[in-house]
Amino acid sequence: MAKKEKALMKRRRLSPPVRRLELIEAALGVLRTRGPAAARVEDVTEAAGAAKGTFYLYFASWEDLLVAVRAHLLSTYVAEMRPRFKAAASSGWWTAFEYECLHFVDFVVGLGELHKAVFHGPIADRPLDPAISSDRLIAGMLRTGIESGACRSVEIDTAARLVFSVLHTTADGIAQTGDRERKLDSMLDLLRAWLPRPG
Amino acid sequence: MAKKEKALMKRRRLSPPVRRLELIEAALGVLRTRGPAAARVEDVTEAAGAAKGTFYLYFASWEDLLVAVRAHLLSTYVAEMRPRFKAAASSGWWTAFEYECLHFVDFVVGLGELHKAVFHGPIADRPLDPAISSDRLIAGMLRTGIESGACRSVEIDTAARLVFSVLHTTADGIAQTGDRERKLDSMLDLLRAWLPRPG
Amino acid sequence: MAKKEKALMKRRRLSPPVRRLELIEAALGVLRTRGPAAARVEDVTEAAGAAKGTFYLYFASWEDLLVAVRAHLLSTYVAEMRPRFKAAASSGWWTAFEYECLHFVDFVVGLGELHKAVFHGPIADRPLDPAISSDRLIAGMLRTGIESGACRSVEIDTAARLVFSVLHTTADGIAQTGDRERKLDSMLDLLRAWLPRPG
Amino acid sequence: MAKKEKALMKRRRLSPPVRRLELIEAALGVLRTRGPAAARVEDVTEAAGAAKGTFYLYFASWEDLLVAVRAHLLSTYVAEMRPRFKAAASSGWWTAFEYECLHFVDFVVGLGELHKAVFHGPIADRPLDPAISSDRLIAGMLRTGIESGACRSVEIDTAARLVFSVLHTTADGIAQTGDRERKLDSMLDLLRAWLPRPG
DNA sequence: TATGAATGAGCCTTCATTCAT
DNA sequence: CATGAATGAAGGCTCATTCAT
Repeated sequence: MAKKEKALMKRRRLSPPVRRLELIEAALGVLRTRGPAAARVEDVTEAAGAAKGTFYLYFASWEDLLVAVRAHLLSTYVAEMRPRFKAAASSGWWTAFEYECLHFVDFVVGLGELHKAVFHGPIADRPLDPAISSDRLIAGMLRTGIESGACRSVEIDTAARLVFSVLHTTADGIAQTGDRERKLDSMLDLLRAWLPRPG
Repeated sequence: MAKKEKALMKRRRLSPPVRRLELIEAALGVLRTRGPAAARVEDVTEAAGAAKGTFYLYFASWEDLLVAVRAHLLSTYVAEMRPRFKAAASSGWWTAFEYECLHFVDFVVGLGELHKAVFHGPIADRPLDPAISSDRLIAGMLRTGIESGACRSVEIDTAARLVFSVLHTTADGIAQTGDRERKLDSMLDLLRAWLPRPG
Repeated sequence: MAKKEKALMKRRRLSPPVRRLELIEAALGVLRTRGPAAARVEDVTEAAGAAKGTFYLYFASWEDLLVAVRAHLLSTYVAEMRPRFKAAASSGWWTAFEYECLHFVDFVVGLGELHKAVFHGPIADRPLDPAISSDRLIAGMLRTGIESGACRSVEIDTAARLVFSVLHTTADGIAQTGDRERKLDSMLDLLRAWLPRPG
Repeated sequence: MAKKEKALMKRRRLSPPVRRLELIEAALGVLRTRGPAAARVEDVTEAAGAAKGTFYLYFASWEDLLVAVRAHLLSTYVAEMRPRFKAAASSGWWTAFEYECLHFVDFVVGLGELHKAVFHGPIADRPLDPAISSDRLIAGMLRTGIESGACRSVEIDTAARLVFSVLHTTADGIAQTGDRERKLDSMLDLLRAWLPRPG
């Protein structure tokens, strides 16, 4: 939303949840476009068609916005991933698991600059609602796999972090230098050597 | 070095390499203590017993300092790691490789806050002298292993990045929540399942 | 407005045109008082009873302020000069022209240090809105004179610059060493020998 | 003189007048090249093949250098102009005068950016050795002309300033927008209408 | 006389956050 | 709820000048 358009706009009175969501979605765009280092509060409100002060009616600080953006992003992802995996796993855990891994890599690649804002940056240490934590998600998949006998019996929580890191590194690499196929092959090579129950 | 002490100090004229090193070492301390986000140019010069302007005789910008810190850190590490691995690998590649992995994890854990400043942060994308790049180092070890037949024939560059990421994640986890033994076990479990030549 | 007073002041919310004008007028005072070389952004905002940051809501840089000050000064001058000359010229071009020349000299003398800031200094090369350019004004007067036959047929644009320079030099001289009458006499002597149509 | 060359140079012990002149001449080049606003002490010493501190052995401050540069420039000019005019004036004052005016315009045009540094800028108000003052020079010429009856009897000092200003303005105009012939014509038109004794 | 490392005051500019309307 | 003008702390960087060698 450019400034010219804004100048023509009236004061828009929206219900709080709607306004909040508009700000978050505007932030998604701004963080992608300008990058997390250059993004400013005013960029977000401008993109959302709101006044600068309005920001602070919905978020106590810039970091709080980032937390909300992260939550929005992950909960959206989880909402579609969870039922999809559940359905697929019933007919073959490993296939379903691999599929989700590939899917997650694509998701992270698609985030572009955004992923720095939510996975690194100032909120990297802030606790994440377990319901949408990537680690927990992966841990859940591993647990299913171990219980069904399709996966080796690994230390679930630690392994989940390692899986996450492997997926994440693969995504970063693809985003930086491309060469998607080779990187995915290496990743799958690792996962297949490491996780499936032998035999 | 507090400001009060500074007021009492004479002008210290040092040779450029020495002054530069003092600034880098002061930066190591400051980045650890205040964290990479809060550290400022003046913190570094104060800690180094130098005037603010002196900083800019040696570094064109804050980011340039970070690059120098990174180079200092890695080249120091590499200088001792390379001969050590070379010697150890001759009597058993896998043992030597595992040892270096564990050693590197400890190194990263020891960096504490510093590792954010040099591995993430604004210089994350800046090219690194290949001679001291962690990826290249690991790639070198893998190559030796593959050539000697001790390691599976993996895609070296991609695998090196994955190894690095696994070590790094393990170190981060230990730094955050402790539980060193369990995390190292998981890491080794992964590496042993993935890399050694079967049989 | 001293800092102590400022501390007691409330936040003054003004409409942008008003605040902008207050800043410009504060700048007029500061440039006169401290001189163009020593004047700083903070002097202006302090004199205007505003916070330092407010400056940058209205001017992108110090030079932009100078441009605005120049425009303010000249357009104010032009607004009263133009109708005055028009009226006077109808009953006698040369008398009207001489009067405006004398008037302009007094105006420049009255600027004091200010004239360095707007006529020399870093914005000397910046283009000026032709509607308020001194050269254009003078050229306009000359054109009227030539058309009415009261003035010799000179190269208008070039002559206008020379007239301006003569007025300006006279003003500078008066500002520096006084002796107003003698300098004005010399100036008029030059103009009378040069411009009026002989006979 | 580039830095590389400097690195190869020994400490050069020169007689003070020579070193001083080298600095002044280096300054001439630097002021032309970088412009008076951007020129720095270090640029001058570097161009002169001297160390930064050496500057202050010869000039108390940056402004003092500018004064010295101005004196150098003008005294060089005067040294050749004075005898030339003296010789030419004996056979025809007006022709000699016009010739010197044109010559001076070319001189100022040739100064380029330099003229800002010496005629405007921070030393504009500093007194000038009368022996090399442009105003005095011109006044000298006018006096000769008046005494010989070739020039109208004008107020010498004031008129000299006006002549200087007219020459200077013409030079500035040529430097900025070219069109040399037309501007010189206008200038001569003014001078011829103003100064020669009628008849 | 010469060097060049060191100093530190000074200034601009940004931008998260506040608050009068 | 909304606005957007105002704030001011913060910090990067420059460069004339000094001084230990």
